[in-house]
Amino acid sequence: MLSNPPGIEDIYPDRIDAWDRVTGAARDVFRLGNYREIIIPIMEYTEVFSRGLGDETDIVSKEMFTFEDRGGRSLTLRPEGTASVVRAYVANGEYNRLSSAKFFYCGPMFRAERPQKGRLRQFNQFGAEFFGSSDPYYDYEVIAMMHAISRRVGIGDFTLLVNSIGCPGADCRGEFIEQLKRYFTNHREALCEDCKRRLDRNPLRILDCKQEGCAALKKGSPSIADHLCQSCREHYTGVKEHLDAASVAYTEDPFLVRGLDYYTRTTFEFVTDRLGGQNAFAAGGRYDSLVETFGGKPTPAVGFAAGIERMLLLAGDAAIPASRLDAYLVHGGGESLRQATALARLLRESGISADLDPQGKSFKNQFKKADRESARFTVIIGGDEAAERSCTIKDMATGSQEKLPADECPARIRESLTGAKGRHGSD
RNA sequence: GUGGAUGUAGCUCAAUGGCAGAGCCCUGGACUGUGGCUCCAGUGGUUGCGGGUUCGAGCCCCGUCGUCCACCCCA
Repeated sequence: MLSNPPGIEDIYPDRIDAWDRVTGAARDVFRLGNYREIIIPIMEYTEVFSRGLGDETDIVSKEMFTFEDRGGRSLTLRPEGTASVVRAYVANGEYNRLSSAKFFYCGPMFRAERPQKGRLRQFNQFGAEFFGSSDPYYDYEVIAMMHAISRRVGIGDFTLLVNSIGCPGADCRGEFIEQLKRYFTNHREALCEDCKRRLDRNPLRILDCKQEGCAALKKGSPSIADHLCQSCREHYTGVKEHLDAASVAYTEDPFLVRGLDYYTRTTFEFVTDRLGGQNAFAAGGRYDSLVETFGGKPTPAVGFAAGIERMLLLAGDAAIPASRLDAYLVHGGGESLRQATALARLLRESGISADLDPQGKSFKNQFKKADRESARFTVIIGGDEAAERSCTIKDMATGSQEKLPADECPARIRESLTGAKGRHGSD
């Protein structure tokens, strides 16, 4: 028997209701915020990610599915969405000539990691990106959207971490990184091997290290909060004021630096302790220079992405719909099957979901199937009904039956369906 | 990439080195044109795969593949 590659899974119909609840909540919230969907490719030239995310990041250096096309060009299955959205934004004059643009996306991402709880090789994300303003309002807006989506799907016990990592300017992160380097160089021997390497290439990432020795050193290290330039400090304050005004609770975490190189100023994460070794189910931040990196004109931007499978692990179980099929047709074979088939077509054309089993053996057998499919009604066309072109509608919840002419069936079911809407699952 | 667990029926799991089992599911019957509840019966297995030890292996040993969990990293 053939199996799936590790960390790549099928999503069976049983999970789709919960799945749609998460993606549906995201789509609703995005629509309310005037964000519009963009469908970006599943693979890109490798350069899009290496240049966009940074060569030294773990994702680019060891977690991408990369291969050559037949012409020898290097392609990569997207490990995240932002780089592609930015590339698409820059490529399209219709959009990047606007003073601002709002996008959201939803789909699978790929990372060559070892699978575990909440971590897959093919996993799904939705995310939103805003282009065109450095106003802290937009940092707040994307955070507030993710906050609202979490609430809608029933995730309540999360913590929102926020931080500002400043801008690359000499009087801001530049100076801070110099001080960080000096501090950690003095304590070089206590650092883990990875962090010794980070010291030269990306000292900021040391703050993100969870090794005991490195984590202990963080306490005495210089804090980014003390080194923000005036405009970055004002920006950060602005973001927090917006969050306060909207009563979005957050915790400041001066060590939140994120794993991708493109972030500037605001970074944030939605974290929980219910995901095993993982803790974030959504994260994002501002990336004011990424559009330029892709050859566009300087355009500040901010966005986030959320892991759908992770949210599914966290979301409370919603009530299962009382019925998912409107009508199941029970027939007695021969002419009554022919009439049932015709009635099923009629029902479907009227927007009523209908199913039947042409091989249906006994009535008992067919009723069992109706029950298993959670049918709201069964429609019986046996020998008696077939002879007089009628049908018997049975309400599966109450057990009551009603016989009527077959052509009145769709209207009758439609009527009960809308009338009974509020009663679904009441007993 | 590193480490630890684990793999038996469709599912959840039993079985001291000695006849491969239970519950649920599924199929049928009690109820011949009426589901759920109950009762009865039945189907279902190369014990992941390949070697080895043994009179005898689901169990012990070696290898391999898969899965889970953790490190790491991240959504």
